[in-house]
Amino acid sequence: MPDRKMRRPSCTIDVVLLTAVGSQLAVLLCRAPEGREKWVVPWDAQRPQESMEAAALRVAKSASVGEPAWLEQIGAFGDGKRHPTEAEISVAYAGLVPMGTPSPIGGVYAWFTLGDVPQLAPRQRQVLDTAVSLIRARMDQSPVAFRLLPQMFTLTELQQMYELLLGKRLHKASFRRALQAAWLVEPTDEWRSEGRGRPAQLYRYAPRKRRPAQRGIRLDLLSS
Amino acid sequence: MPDRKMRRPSCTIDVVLLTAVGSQLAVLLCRAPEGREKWVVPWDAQRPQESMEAAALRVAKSASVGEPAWLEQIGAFGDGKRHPTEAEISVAYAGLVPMGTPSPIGGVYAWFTLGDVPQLAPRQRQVLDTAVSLIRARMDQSPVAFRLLPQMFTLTELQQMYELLLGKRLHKASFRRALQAAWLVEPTDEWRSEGRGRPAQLYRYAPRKRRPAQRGIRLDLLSS
DNA sequence: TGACATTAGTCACAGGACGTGACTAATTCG
DNA sequence: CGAATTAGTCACGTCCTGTGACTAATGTCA
Repeated sequence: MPDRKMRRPSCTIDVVLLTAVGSQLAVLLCRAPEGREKWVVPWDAQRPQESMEAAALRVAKSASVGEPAWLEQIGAFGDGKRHPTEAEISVAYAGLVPMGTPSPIGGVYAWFTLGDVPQLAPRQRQVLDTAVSLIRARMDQSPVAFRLLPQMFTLTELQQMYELLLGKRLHKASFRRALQAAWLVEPTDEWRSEGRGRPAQLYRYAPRKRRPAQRGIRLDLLSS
Repeated sequence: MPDRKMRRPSCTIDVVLLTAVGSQLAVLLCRAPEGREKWVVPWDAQRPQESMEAAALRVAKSASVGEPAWLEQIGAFGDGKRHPTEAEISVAYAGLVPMGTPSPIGGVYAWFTLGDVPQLAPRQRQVLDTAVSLIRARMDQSPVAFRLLPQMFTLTELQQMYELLLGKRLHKASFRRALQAAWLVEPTDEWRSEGRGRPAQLYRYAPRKRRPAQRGIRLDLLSS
């Protein structure tokens, strides 16, 4: 998507699109036109009269995966690490796409699981790492897990998504108890049979108002 | 601090410095040179060869309150809301200063409690609001409260700082129990008598390693 | 000087939340 | 039909949290 005919941009918009592939997070990269096997985070220059958010949405859509289910700015990057076009600063966005969204055709874009990401420019590597950290941190404040799932899902799928994001296994009973207390999902009438075993009921994301309880002080969560 | 002789900057660095005044948060504003009673968030253009972080630190120091105890980027702003110099985008930073730090002399800078902030340019108002939200959100992940206190403090002062940031009252016993479990402070040999009543022991911030326990799923903290 | 107000600091109990293992239910496969 | 597999629930013990009441140490004032 980079348009080389424009004047050297003062500021580029980088968009890190994440999804879930199997039991891992994956990022959408774009094949760089020059290098034969070089990949970059999708980006473009901000256009006149265009807000940064609109530019990020445009970059995300141009990857032809539809609108991202979530999009948030993660900050401005500009120290040392060079951007491909040597723009002074990059404003980066993180976006989430439901799992199962097909990889765009044409071979220009491809999903890479986080363990298999090819070498990137230093600044783009930093942007990617920040995006992943942000998603993991947002989990407690925003229904991030649901943005990575299709509209209807089984509770086991939801639990696996949380395990993926948290990086640890959860106990089934604990997870469901907490889910019930949070009033985040409601059951549908549909069931899905996944080969062998009892069929699972499908749920949808349907948050309800709840008392602003928020008990607990939990200073022990402090990390540093 | 804005230097008008430079070329129109493509990107400005805005710094929101916060402290505690009484039982409220306060922000440091700078008197605008033109308007008689207009105030702005301290800012300056990024200089060549200077990282954004360095520029933010320079702006903070130039307010002559010493180094901030904490400084973090809160994002890039540029939609609609005009910056005073009409720069296309502003990269904003939030900083914390220990309470009791004197207001810089000269009348150029002044502390405003959050309820008394004068009218600001829309974008600067947005930056300020975002900074305050960020500080409140960071509380659970970073020892923000200690950055607002002097090096030595009583546990009642620490509790009041948490109450200020959380916006709600805490029970003394609960707060101290959680504090003990978190291994964040250690007592000193000094005591302080605050007029009437039993003297309070002084503590200092001294975090210790603790097991990465982090029990609990707590989906109920989701806000939306 | 002695009672009282004021602030610091601790204790213990009740109720709720969490980790855990074991249980029942419904389906496929042989 | 029985074994294997996955979904879903229950109950118990342990730990955490909210809460009120308690002791401790100082200043104030009659």
